[in-house]
Amino acid sequence: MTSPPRARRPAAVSDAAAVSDTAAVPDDAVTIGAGTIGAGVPDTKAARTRERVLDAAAEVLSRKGYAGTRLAEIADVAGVQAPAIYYYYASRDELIEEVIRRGQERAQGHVEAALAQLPAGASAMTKICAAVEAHLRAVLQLSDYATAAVRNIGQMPDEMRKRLVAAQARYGILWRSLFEEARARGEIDPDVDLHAAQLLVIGALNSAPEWWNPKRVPLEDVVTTALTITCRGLAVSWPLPGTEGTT
Amino acid sequence: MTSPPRARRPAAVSDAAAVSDTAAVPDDAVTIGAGTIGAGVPDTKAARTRERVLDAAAEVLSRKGYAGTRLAEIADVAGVQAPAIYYYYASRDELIEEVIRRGQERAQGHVEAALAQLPAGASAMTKICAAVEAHLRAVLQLSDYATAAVRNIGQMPDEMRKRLVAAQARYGILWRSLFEEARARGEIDPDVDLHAAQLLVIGALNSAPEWWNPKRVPLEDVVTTALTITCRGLAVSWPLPGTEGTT
DNA sequence: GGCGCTTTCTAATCTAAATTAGATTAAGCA
DNA sequence: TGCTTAATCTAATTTAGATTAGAAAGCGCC
Repeated sequence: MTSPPRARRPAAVSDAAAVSDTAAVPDDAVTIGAGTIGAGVPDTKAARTRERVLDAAAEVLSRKGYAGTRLAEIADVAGVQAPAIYYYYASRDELIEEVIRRGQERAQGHVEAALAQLPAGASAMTKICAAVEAHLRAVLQLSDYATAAVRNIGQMPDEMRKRLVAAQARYGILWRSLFEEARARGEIDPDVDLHAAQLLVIGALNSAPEWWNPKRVPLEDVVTTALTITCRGLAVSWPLPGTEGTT
Repeated sequence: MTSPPRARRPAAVSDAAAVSDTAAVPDDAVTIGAGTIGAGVPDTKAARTRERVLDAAAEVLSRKGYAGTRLAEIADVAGVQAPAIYYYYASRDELIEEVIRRGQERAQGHVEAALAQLPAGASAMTKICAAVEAHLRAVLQLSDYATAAVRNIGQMPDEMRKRLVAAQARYGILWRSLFEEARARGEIDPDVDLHAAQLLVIGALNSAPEWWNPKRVPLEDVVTTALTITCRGLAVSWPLPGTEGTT
């Protein structure tokens, strides 16, 4: 498919980053808002335009979904004509894939940074709480990239999804290890299935961008609520309800 | 554009049902699996084909998402040529909208039925548990309709979404009233924001179809896990046996 | 004060998919 | 058995949107 991708295309700054999975976005590159120029990216006009297109794509993608995303709309948001996009990206899919990949990297980087700040002896449940909070803040605050990632895996062409899911494996493993550590230390209720619990929790967090409205519930309240529910829900210290109503 | 929608189109059986919101799907119509012919639908060949097309649409929609859904694929799954769909539905969007509407109705009907079976004096938290279980079972077992509904609101054309969200209002109110009752009775932790909690819980449940794999975690384990986490996560503590209704 | 590179534009082209037209087959029924 | 309506098909038509071609505009540099 990838015949020499157009002589005129400039060395795409993040072709490398898009493939490498060792180079997580450095902490200082994780910021709130729109254009985050990663470390090492030359700040030329072209690089900025490229970034602007990427930001626009993230915005549209998070709003319209994979198949509903139009290049024309992206171009419009970026303040450019549609064909200009091809100067930076070989195809619509390449652009979209980079957005999602970056979203994943950012969320993961944010969570890892939060975990790294915990004191050495933190309990497993404390770590889970920190991860929950960081992930939630990532999808709610960290620009549209994380949202785009979260809302669109699952509706993309198989090939692309496969690659993206593979790229995300490390993040899944991170979460799993948190849960396994908690279970090993007896901090998680024996009735909960670890895998189901992990995905339910992440699912709850990922749903937040769909409904959260800062005017209705302040961010901090959402965070508190999520922390309260998930961490207490997982923990072992409360008795289960009787069999009432649960058949 | 909606000039008389084609003389030849037969009286679409559920044109009425698709609009009425009083006529919730009757309990006996809520079944597991594919084609559920609602009460009062004549069982003619045409009605069956129409239903088959609807089922196919639900299946494709739940898998590919709104914009990724192709009439050709629906037709293929239904064992029919694409244009035949227009004999039953005026447009792609009309078909899709009916799928989602039915999905909403089914989930809601399922939850309401579960609540109706609870003993009169059930605690508010017991009701929430019942609703959680019923909703989860609906999205995991109740054919593709509920899944299609859950996964696609949020990516459809604005007009359509508006209508569907409006149609769903009653369901939202049902949940809210459950949460409000629990709070009024002091059964919910004062730290949790009611609105955020409600949507986090529903978000967690709605995420299940994205990842659940019956081979990996049995359905019953998912249900148990969800119940454990959500109900204990919300509760301030569990009412002791026998204290229900003594508020 | 023109030259070549970079960046972006306008104006096609190409393609997939919804929708329509009209023909064709199946089914009840006089 | 022929006639009318129902149900479905095949073969256009249309449209939206990605992609390509190739021209122009900006810009550093001699």
